Amino acid sequence: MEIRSGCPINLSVEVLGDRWSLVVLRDMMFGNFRTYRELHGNSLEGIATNILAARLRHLEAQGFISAAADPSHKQRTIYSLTEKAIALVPVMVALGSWGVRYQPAEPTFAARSIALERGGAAMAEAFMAELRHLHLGAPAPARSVLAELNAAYETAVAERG
Amino acid sequence: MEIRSGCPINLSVEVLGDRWSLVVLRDMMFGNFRTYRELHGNSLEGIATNILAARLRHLEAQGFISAAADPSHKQRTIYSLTEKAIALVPVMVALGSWGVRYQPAEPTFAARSIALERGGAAMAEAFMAELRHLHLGAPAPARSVLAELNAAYETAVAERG
DNA sequence: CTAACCGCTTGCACTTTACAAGCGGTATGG
DNA sequence: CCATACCGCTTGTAAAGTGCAAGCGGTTAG
Repeated sequence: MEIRSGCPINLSVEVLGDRWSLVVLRDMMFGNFRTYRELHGNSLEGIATNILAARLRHLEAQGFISAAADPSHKQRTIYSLTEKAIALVPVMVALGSWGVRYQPAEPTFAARSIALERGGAAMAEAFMAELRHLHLGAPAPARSVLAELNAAYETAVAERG
Repeated sequence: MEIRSGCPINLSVEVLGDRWSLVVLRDMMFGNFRTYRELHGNSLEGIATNILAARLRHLEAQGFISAAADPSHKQRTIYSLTEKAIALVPVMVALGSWGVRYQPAEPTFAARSIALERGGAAMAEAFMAELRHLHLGAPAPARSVLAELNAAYETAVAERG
C-alpha cells in the first residue's frame, strides 16, 4: 500500500486500519494466543483461514510479530509480539475504553478494558512488561496482570449468570 | 455491516476500521475543517469525492458528526463533531504517539501529536472542551489549544527549513 | 445574465474481504 | 507400519469496499 501522507495518525491507519489487524493483535495480547490454530479456533469474530494467513503475513512484514518453529513440534509455528506491537497497549486501552462507553454491547465483554483503564498507566506498563516475557510462547506466570484481567472478565460473566 | 462480536475493541474496529473514517475525524479535530469543500481541498491524503461523501454519511449515521445547513449560505453544509467523536481524542493521541515512535515519517508532521502527548491528560481535556464549543462551525478563539498545537507544527516546519 | 461555487452522484476498474473446500506434510495411537 | 487426526495454510469464487475521472442540479456573486 502506498504512503498517502506522513501524518502519524495516517501512517497508523495505513498499517492497522483494516478489519482484522487490530483484532488479531488483541487476541495475542489479551488471549495469549500464539499459534495459527489458537488464533483461528478461539477467535470471537470467526476469522476466515485465508484472511488470518494474510494478516499474519502482513503483521510479520510490518514488524508487529515474529514467527518461529516450535522446537518440540516442527510443523507448529509460534508467533510472538514484538515491541512495536506491545507499544500498542495504550492504543488498545484507549480504543477499548471508548468502545465500552460509546458502542452499545453486552457489558461482560467490557471487563478487561475497564480493568486496564482503572489500573491506569502503571497497570498498562506492568502488562507490557509481562508481554515482553512471553516471547516464543513461554508460559504465562500463574500470578500475572493477564490473569487478573481474565479473572475480572470471568467475574463479570458469572455475575450476569 | 454485521456485528462480529461484542468486544469493545472489535466494535470500535467495526465502526472506525477503514481507510478513511479516522482520517476525516482527525481533519475535523486538528484542522477544524467543517465543510465538504474544506475536507476535500485540505486533505493531506487526497480523498476522492465519492469516498468523502460516503464517509460523511457513515459518520453521521453512526453519530460521530452532525450536519446542519449554514444559515448564511443555504447550499453549504456545516459538519460538527459530536461528543462521541470528541471522546476519541485520547485514541488519536495514543495512535499518533505510537505512529511517531514506530512508523517512519518526516518528523515535522509529528509536532501536533507530540505536543498533545507532552501536555498529558490535562491538555487533552482542555482540547476536548474546546472542541465542544466549536459546534455549528463557531470560529475558533485566537488563543486556544488548537492554536498552540498548530504553532508547534509551524515551529517544527520552520526549524526544518 | 453569466460564471464560479456548492455538495455531491455516476460509471467503471481495481483491490480487499468473505465463505467453503481441500491439500501436502507431520505427529500419534494401535 | 498404517490409519487417523492435526498442522498451517492455499485455491476458487463471489461480494463488498476503494480509487479515479467526469459531470450534474441548484446557489450565490459580480
